[in-house]
Amino acid sequence: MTDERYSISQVARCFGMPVSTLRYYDDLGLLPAAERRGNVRYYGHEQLRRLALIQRLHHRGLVSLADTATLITEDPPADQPSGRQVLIASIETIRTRIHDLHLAQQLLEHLLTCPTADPVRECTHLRTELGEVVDHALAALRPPPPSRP
Amino acid sequence: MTDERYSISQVARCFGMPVSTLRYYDDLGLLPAAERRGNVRYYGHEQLRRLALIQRLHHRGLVSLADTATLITEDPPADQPSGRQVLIASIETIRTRIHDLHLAQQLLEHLLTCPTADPVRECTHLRTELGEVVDHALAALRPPPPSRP
DNA sequence: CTGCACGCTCAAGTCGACTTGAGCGCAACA
DNA sequence: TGTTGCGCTCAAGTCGACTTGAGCGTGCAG
Repeated sequence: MTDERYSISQVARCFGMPVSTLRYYDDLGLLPAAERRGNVRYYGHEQLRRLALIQRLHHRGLVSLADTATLITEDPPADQPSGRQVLIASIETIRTRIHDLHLAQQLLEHLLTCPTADPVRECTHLRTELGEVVDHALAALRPPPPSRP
Repeated sequence: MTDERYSISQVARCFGMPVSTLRYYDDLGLLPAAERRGNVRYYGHEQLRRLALIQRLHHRGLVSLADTATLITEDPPADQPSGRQVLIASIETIRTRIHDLHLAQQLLEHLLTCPTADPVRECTHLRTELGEVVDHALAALRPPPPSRP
């Protein structure tokens, strides 16, 4: 069951992406169409599940297309753990990215609610916080002369 | 105090970014150098704080450079609330982005620990979850003929 | 006085992820 | 018998965010 096939425009429509992207993914070998009847692509359930997987990983550049490809095509030639490495690296990237996003979010929310007229230039809270970042960065500039006894 | 000035290469070094990027930001008017002594840029504390702000917002494409510019140069011509709009939009983007990242993270962590040899194709958990996404997407394809009583 | 390090400008190149356009085939419908 | 709609390929274009390269100026150490 569910051995139905869908045309490229149907898939595009219900996954909310342009036809050109699907063809592009096919060119990359990222999402080959299930079969072709006389040069025309048809997609089956297996392909659609992979497409959902791709979307979830790649959506808005979370994971690059190249890495997504490595992660999901995982045909480990039984010699390199490349898939696993990319996997671990991706998880790490995503973690730090979430962290960065939280910082940015806090900053923006502060800007939104800060009573100061121009929070970017006037707000003391922001000035102090960024000042610390700057001082920390500048510290790298003058490595204190190692005071040897 | 702290009225020191730093050359472009010093700033680049301690903020961990190439000189070219600083010049690029200057070209955009995003981070104008404090002053120029005979065509040479010098950066002061105010500029460095702004740079820290830019980094935090823009780091790895969190917020586009254009939006970052709108957010921080906030010279509201006292007629449009464009800054505030971008602010609210950015916060919203970041929220959904964090959400997407959490989904992707869960998926990757599942791939990492799933006992199935090839989790992408064999794991029933994943198959079911993605199957639901697919079914939901496909539902948009055949809008049930509205049964009017 | 000659290098060298560092600075500058302006134009062009790069990279990832697509999109657009030209030109074509094929099936169905008026 | 068009012509309309959908599909195809292949090459080229686009966009954001930089980077690279050519060519030049300036200050100072040897």
